[in-house]
Amino acid sequence: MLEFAILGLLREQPRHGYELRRTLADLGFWSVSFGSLYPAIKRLEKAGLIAVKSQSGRRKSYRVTREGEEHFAELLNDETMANDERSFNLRLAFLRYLDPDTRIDVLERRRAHMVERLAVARDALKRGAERTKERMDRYTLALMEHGVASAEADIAWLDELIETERAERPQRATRPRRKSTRRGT
Amino acid sequence: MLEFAILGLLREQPRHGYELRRTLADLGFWSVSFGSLYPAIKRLEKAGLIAVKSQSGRRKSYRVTREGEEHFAELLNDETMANDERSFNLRLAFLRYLDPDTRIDVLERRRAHMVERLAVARDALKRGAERTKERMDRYTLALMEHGVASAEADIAWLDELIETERAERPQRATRPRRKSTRRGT
DNA sequence: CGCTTATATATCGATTCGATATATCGAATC
DNA sequence: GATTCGATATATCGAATCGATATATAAGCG
Repeated sequence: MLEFAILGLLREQPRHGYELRRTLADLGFWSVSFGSLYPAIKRLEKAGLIAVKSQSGRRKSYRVTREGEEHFAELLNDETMANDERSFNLRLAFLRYLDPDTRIDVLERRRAHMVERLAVARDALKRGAERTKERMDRYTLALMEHGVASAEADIAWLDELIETERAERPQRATRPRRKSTRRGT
Repeated sequence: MLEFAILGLLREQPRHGYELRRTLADLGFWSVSFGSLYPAIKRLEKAGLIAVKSQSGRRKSYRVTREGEEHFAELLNDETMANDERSFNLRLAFLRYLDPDTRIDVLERRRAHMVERLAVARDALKRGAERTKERMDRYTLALMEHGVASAEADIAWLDELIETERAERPQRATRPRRKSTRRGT
């Protein structure tokens, strides 16, 4: 997750550790802790995925190696990667690096995930509403209603993105039923 | 965080570990890993905040002790606790256990946090829009627009909750300008 | 020069995760 | 009633992450 973010940012341009952190925060992701950041940089360097490009004082700027670019490309469309919001947002921020033909796959997978979440949220809300006076208080109820609304908004947003994507790639828009996406492990 | 959730759920009724996990998932929180759950239970038991109420086989039901209830009450309005979405949602789910006079404080703090996030998101979007053709691609732009919209929706939702709360406690609704909230560290 | 603040890298202990191992129970099958 | 099997339940392990803290360097200022 963090390694993916580092690779993606370094792909744009060389940066040093502190700058990676600042950029992630500026882009609206999260303020990664130093206890995560520097060990992650070391891991990547040790694995040969990034390398020091220049150094002034203790300020080391890193760049992505060829192996790093390959690894990054694999992660970008890895179906087994985490499904949380942050992971998806990161992938979206780097989606331009993914093969245009498979960008829709990433969006569709996220959509499917959100549809499932919505179903769970709706179910909980329904069960809760039935026994409101019992143990489900109004705060929990409000929480669940908001969860449903948020999931719906997210799905609508994804639908827009997918539609835009299809409009630019008519060959898939006319025949979106490519269900046989399986391709071994 | 997890310990807070466990205390809150056990306050409602005794449960065993697996049931705690299931309940958290059903309520729409997260599927906590066993590697987090059972060590957390042990910590709480060791600290005397929870205790085994009954056992059938290896299935141990826990209850909250008096010390546990006190600790839970402290956590409920602890200003230094984490500010992420999950932490707030948990507190909201247990807000009924908090002194009605201070419930608004929790909601207001969350609102302030979201307002700040919105400002950051708006700023990033503005800076990004200025140089769209440069390095900000449409995916990143879409991400930021969505971030702004989500934050706005969250704030509107919180405003509703706060208004409802004030309507039920008119003594604070008439004089909401209690700015002197500082009280040492 | 000496003081403060911002920048930058690094490390520590605790918490959480994901994977995996192990135990128990009930229902189905023989 | 013994056995197998899947669901339930507890436990543990290594790795990733966090929050706090330590330390070094550079920049600004009297």
